[in-house]
Amino acid sequence: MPELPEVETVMRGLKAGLAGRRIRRARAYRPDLRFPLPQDFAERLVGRRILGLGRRAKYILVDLDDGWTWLIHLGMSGSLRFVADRREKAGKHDHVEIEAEAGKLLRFNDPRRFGIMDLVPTSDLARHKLLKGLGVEPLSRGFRGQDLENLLGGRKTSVKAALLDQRLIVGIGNIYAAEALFRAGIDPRRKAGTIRGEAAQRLARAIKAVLREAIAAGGSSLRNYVQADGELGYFQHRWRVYDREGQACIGCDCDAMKTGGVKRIQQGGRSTFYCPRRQK
DNA sequence: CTACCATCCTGGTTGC
DNA sequence: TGCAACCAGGATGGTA
Repeated sequence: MPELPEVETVMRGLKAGLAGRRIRRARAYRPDLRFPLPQDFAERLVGRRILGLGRRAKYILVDLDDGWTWLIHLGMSGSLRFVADRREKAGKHDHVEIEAEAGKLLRFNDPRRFGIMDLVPTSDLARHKLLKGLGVEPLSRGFRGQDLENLLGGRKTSVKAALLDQRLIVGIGNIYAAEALFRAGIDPRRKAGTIRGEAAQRLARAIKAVLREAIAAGGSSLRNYVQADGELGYFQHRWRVYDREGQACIGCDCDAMKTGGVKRIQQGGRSTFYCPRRQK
């Protein structure tokens, strides 16, 4: 569910409430999410001070004062929220909770249980099984048109599928892939390896722009995504093609309705939305 | 190595 | 209203 902007937003919310605070209490309501939780998971969190929080790809990294990092992935349906009223009971899909100093009670809710949590020695983070193969951060300076061209070079898969491949570029999911390709005017069905030169530059810039705008909007909220403080993101109101099948694309001057508006196709088992007039 | 597909799980929506 | 089918923001692991 959550893509880079949502994960970044949640991480910032957690940072505001947790950085520098000690974990007083921790509880796991079940032994596993997508994978088994580490042995003695909750016990190992209790008493730790949270030194800082960060993000790598779609993972939230919580650095603890014992040299370990708490790794969190929200999967498709995971959310982390501070509970305003401490009397509120944990629900069916609340799987993990921690209580930090200053009365901050945080719950991890994940109906589909595709989420992941692990404890990793901070010094070994880059070698962790789930992190070691990850590609470039799209908002970093190491990601420009030429870098993108190099990553896509020689690939015969569609550019849409390549954007979702976390081994190449991290953080982009189904929504922002569609939005970035639309802004760059690139047909999602094009072979990745054909995106070169000016097109690669347009696409790299579109990716950065859409991710930055989405972060500024607090991410996109649909279904159960909310920020750590319970607020909704509002970037879903700025989608230009995603989830707009048959409707006009936003902000492109093609007369979309003459051709039936935004098209929806299946790529790799997932929906892709695009404007056939603008995206070549 | 690349590419494609099924799979994990639950809940909301759609269509008969 | 009931019920079945289908769909969903992710990512892995297997197969070809």
